[in-house]
Amino acid sequence: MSATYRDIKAHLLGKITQGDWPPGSLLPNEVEIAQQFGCARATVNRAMRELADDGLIERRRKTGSRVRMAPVREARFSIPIVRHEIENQGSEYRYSLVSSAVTTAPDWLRARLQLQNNAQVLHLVCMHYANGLPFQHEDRWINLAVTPDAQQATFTEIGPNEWLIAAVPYSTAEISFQAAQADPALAAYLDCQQGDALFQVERSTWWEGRAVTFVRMTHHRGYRMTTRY
Amino acid sequence: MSATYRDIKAHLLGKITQGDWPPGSLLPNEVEIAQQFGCARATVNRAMRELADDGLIERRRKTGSRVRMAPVREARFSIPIVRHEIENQGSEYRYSLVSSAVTTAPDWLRARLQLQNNAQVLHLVCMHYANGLPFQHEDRWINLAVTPDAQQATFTEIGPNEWLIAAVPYSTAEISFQAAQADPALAAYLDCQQGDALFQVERSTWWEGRAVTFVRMTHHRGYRMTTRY
DNA sequence: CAGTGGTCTAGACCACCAT
DNA sequence: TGGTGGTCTAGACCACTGC
Repeated sequence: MSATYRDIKAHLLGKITQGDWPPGSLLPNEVEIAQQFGCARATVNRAMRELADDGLIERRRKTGSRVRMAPVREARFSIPIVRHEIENQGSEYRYSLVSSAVTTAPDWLRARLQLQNNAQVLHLVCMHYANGLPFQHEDRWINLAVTPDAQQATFTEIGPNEWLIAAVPYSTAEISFQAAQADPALAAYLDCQQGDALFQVERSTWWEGRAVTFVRMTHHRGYRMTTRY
Repeated sequence: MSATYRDIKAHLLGKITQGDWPPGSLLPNEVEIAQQFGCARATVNRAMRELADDGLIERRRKTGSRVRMAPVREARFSIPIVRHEIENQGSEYRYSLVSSAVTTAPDWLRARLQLQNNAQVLHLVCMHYANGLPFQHEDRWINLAVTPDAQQATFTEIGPNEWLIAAVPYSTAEISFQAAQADPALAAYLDCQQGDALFQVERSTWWEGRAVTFVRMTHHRGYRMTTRY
């Protein structure tokens, strides 16, 4: 049996990570590698294409494939549903709706989501608890022009995040992370001192070019978001 | 000319995002789609494999391909070199080495990087400025057992991050994000009030199973990290 | 123009796994 | 045990790009 694309990928990766092929150096072309491994060029192509997707090499027609000078370091974070995040760490999840109101979108939200004047939005405030302790405060705005059904949902049992994932499953989003100081209200919700540093995530979600929702999630004091890459 | 894998991928993606194939539903198998488009099965395979890589569908032998119930939303952050981050926003970059010392690794660092007793490390503190304003405070520890050359480098002109990328280009890392309160020293370096909420990134880097470096980067007040997905 | 990667084909065999 | 995806092949043509 001849080499698989995984064998070839592993071989090339080893040459790169162990410094045999330093940044900027030229790799052999597909035909040469195929001959060396006694396999078809398509097999080598898949291995090299995955290395390019992983950010390790750059490929150009005519000039061949080079090891990237500055490896593209991409960290990938899975964006979990908060209930799953809590349950996966072995804690008991509890959800609570704090307030719910239909209003006209405030100016800052209209600008952020490119909404029309007088756009109607549903404003929700919720809390998520892990083993009875405050875990995340959720401040959410839903564009009723895109998901009018949201006005009928009560959100007393299931959170708006899970409801929206079911209603508008495949959307695009912009997400941002920042640090914020606890104001008196957040301090009370999250059981911390006023002025404490809290980890905040904001997300705007779009579907077919229209804004669906904006949410600001503030986590309990000491929360860390971690990943490997 | 028959369909390309991009055509097919776009077609399938449209069916999913527009709700024609709701979460959990079964997609046609590869042979059916190939007949429908009048192309080879390998072409359909590539389109569907990419949709699976993107987290939109789940593929299993015998049972076929289904739209994922909860789309795997993965946000990807490129981890830039701070100099590039500053230059890309059109600001002038300035770097400054605050302190440099060779010491025995403290206990917390030994535990974190799984170092031996009495491991020697280089401890660096640096500042990065954008247009003369504090941008990022860098507190770095380098394992001299893996990169002894670091002891000869002066780090007065180029920062340790860029030096390490050249010395150990392809490594793996664990990264975490959190909010922290400015202590008196950080407040002075970053020109903010003591107690201000600051966005902090910590990263441990490994090469061939050995710890290379640990770094804690604290950003100026108001810093946000943003991406789309 | 010539060298490289990008993609497609028609076919083949195999690995997995629900029934 | 049969249906599905996973992978490989040998060949072909095309697209891009540096010379």
